[in-house]
Amino acid sequence: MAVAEIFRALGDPVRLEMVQRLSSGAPCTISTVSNQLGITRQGARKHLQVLADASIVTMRPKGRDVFVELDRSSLDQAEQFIRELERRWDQRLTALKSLLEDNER
Amino acid sequence: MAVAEIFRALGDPVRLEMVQRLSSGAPCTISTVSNQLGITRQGARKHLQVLADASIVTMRPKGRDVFVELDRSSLDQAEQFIRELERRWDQRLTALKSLLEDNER
DNA sequence: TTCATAAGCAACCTCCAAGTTGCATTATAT
DNA sequence: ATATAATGCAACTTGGAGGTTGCTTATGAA
Repeated sequence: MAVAEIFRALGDPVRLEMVQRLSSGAPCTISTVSNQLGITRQGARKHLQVLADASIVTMRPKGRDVFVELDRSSLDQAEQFIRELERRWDQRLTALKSLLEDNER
Repeated sequence: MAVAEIFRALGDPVRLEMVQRLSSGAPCTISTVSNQLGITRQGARKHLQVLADASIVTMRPKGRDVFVELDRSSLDQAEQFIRELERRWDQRLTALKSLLEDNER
């Protein structure tokens, strides 16, 4: 289940903070990210790799730097997944409800 | 960040499977869940506790059994969070685009 | 009443993830 | 040309997560 990887990547406070900052701010380098969060560059790098593996983020090297940028597609995927869950759940509830109404007759 | 807990809970293949089954099927007991997934009851119980802590699932004891049921609210919360991320990101991109157009003049 | 079934509690094992430090490498600015 | 800044790679430590087994408790059915 690929979507589990996306949720897993988002399920860490540090990475979620990264994603939030990236959603508002401009694309920035790995060092910038690590400075903002107050953790080691290597630590930040690992987190960013997790996000990249889940396609939540893309990293393009440019000269000496590596620029990190948000990628909408997996966010979309996660959103769609949740909506589908909710759809099924609602469907079940309404089915249950109409069943009860039938029994009242 | 409470939403991180929700994502974390969803970020495990076993738990995601649980949630999917619960979204389609009827509320069922802990033993039923563990049987469906082929893991120990105690193993399943731990996973369900994680889901319950994230308010993705509610567990109500009834006599000898404990019935597990999906709870829409945190799913909603997660969905809203992602939408907000996407909104901000899109906003940034359009702002960037109009900036470029201005420079062309 | 007796037996089987659903669950709780606790201890335990194993492995991975988060984070660090240290060193090597490459590119930029002076 | 040289120093500095950004990164990569590797090894290491540690806490917690996923999963199990064993035993006890309580409820429902025969």
